[in-house]
Amino acid sequence: MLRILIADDHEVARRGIRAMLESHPGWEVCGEAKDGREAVELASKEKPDLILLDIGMPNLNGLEAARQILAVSPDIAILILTMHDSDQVVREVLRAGARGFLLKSDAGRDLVAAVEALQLQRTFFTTRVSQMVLDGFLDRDNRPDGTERNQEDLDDVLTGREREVIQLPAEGKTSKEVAVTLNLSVKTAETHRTNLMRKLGLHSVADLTRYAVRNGIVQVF
Amino acid sequence: MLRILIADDHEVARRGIRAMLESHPGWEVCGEAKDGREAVELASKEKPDLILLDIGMPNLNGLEAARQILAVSPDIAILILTMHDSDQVVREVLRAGARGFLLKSDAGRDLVAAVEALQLQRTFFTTRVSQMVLDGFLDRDNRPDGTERNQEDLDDVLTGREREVIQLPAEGKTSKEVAVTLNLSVKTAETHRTNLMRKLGLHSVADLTRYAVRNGIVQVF
DNA sequence: CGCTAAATAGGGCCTTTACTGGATTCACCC
DNA sequence: GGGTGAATCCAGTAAAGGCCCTATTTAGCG
Repeated sequence: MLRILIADDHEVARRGIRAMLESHPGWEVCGEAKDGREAVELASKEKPDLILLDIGMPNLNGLEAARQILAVSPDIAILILTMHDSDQVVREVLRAGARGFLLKSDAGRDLVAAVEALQLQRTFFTTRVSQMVLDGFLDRDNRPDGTERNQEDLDDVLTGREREVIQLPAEGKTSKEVAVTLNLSVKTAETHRTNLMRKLGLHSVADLTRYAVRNGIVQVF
Repeated sequence: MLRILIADDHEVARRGIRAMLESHPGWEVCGEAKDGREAVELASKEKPDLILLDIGMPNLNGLEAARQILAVSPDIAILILTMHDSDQVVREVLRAGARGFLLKSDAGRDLVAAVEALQLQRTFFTTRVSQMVLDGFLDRDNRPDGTERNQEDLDDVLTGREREVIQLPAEGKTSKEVAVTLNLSVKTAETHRTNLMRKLGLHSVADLTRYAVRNGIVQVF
């Protein structure tokens, strides 16, 4: 019997998740938490095999909860379930030690598969998490010792110039204007733009703009 | 029997809502929509008594869906279910003609009460929606003289079709894709886009995207 | 009945994007 | 000292965007 703990601040979400999990034989929901602190408490009390953690919770967010839970019980499988999939978030999720990452928009399709994967000691990541970003992260971070990494949040994928360039198209600047701003040839500006878009899996100005807003690179207001 | 339609882009949310509603005698969930466009279609097909509408949905957001549904079927009770409760959003919800407004964080506690209220032809608003905001809104809009409203939330400048179109390029759709989505010729989609951009003083996809984000027309996350 | 707004559709023109290939220089590092 | 990553630049192409027009049909209103 796989014992599962659910942590989400929305009761409707907990109900939906519970319904999906309990229709699967061999799985049992052994508790529900409405914030991270409850999740940490319940985790040490119930010792579940797996915890489904929403990130955006009051009092203690899911990431910090995951870190605390794993510090005490490193064998508990943690599946992060969230609305947001910014690179920042993905990286922090992996760094916190979660074994799975699932977008709520994909949960209907993939929740069962994700839990199954973690049950088999595998990992599971929402398809929308670009494999390139993931590879880049894992290459750098899977050292067996705990070599210290100061925060390189979304900075380790993009080069300095790319981080400098990304903001400008998101502000409405054309590549020509970017070139003028940075004293570059138009072709160089275009190259940086193409490269950063490929790295981040973006395919249009709208994608790029939403990405920049999501990561606080440009202000909307 | 109260027949209810659920519209939310997350399957877990739909499941949770369905579970909570179906445990109530006399209520029946007659359909689920995963975006606003599906909700509009299902509403005219199923003619439910009540529709639960999430705001942040792709293709057609919940507010615009509410307007379209009420234009055809003014007797359907609409309960808006959303994450955020900014004054702006509340105002637009009321203007769209919804009879209820429920924060997702309160849904676990208040969903049943909200549906019951709407069933009795009453309104329901999340407690966190301050009465002041509500009063302010009603004061301003129920003024017999036409004292000007400082900000006309842009519903007044854009036509219905334009409000429908603006979301799609901001989600990364090309005009060709917009045309397919709305069953229009590419030229018509371009015309609507050109017109709304001129009206709003926007000059690029990035401008349009930031505008849409700022006004809650598209979600960043 | 005409007036107007809205939605539909198209022509044309030039710019910009997204993406494909390259290439050179430079600094840093093992 | 050779390798690597970063930054710079270029040629070219198919698609899309931005903007200028005109035009028809439909619906509502005074």
